[in-house]
Amino acid sequence: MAAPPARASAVLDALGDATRRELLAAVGAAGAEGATATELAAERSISRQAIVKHLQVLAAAGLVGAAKVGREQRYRLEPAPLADASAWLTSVGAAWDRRLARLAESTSRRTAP
Amino acid sequence: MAAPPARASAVLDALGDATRRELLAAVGAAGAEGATATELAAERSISRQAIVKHLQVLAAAGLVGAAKVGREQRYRLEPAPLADASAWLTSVGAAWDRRLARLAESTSRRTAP
DNA sequence: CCAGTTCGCAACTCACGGGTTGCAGGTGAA
DNA sequence: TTCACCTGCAACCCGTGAGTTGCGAACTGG
Repeated sequence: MAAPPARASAVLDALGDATRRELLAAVGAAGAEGATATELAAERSISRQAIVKHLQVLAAAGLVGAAKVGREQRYRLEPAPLADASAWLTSVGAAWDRRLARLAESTSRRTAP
Repeated sequence: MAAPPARASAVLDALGDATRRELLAAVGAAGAEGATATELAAERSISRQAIVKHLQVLAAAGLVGAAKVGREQRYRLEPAPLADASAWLTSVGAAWDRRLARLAESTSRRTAP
């Protein structure tokens, strides 16, 4: 469990950037219809190309999917990988809690100071 | 909910690096006694100073705590902020699911629950 | 006291990723 | 058809952060 699984790793790498986090939330807020890069760029102060790059990173991590509608490329949220990353986070915390419990038990019969 | 809360943001920024993820897991695996930077560096192929920097980043995010024991500086896992990040991840997925549910309801009114 | 660790600070290098700009190619609508 | 719009590709700039190295200070044990 030392190293997170590949899927979770990719998600955490992708979400390591603040712009990407906000972008992911925006795509999610766009609902099932999704959002285009130009739409997202209009509401922000960065160029469309920068948004496209971020969306490609999110897509590589499996967090967004792209579909061509007419001449538009609409991105929609793909929430499944989020669960993997979340699971790893909680697993680290859970392992810690388990260790604490074992420690408490072992020290209970040997009072130190 | 568009922007993740500051605490979760800091955690995700810190965990955006693979070395830091592995380091966090190692510190967690060290248990309540914690681990020193030199110990962690001995098992890895990077310098002690690099490890120290990573631990400082993790500490800034509240993910590890430092305590001086003799002349050693031992780092231990601080699992609380992990929950914040995990909560944000699941909240994004949950918001998506809610939107899907509302969409399904509005498109087909006669669907049984 | 002296030697051996171990830590912390600071300066430095360097690759990488976020961002921009320019341009060509399709595609929908008038 | 023609025009306007949206997209994709490529080249480029530049800041930042990951990593190294060197050194002085502080603590520990013989």
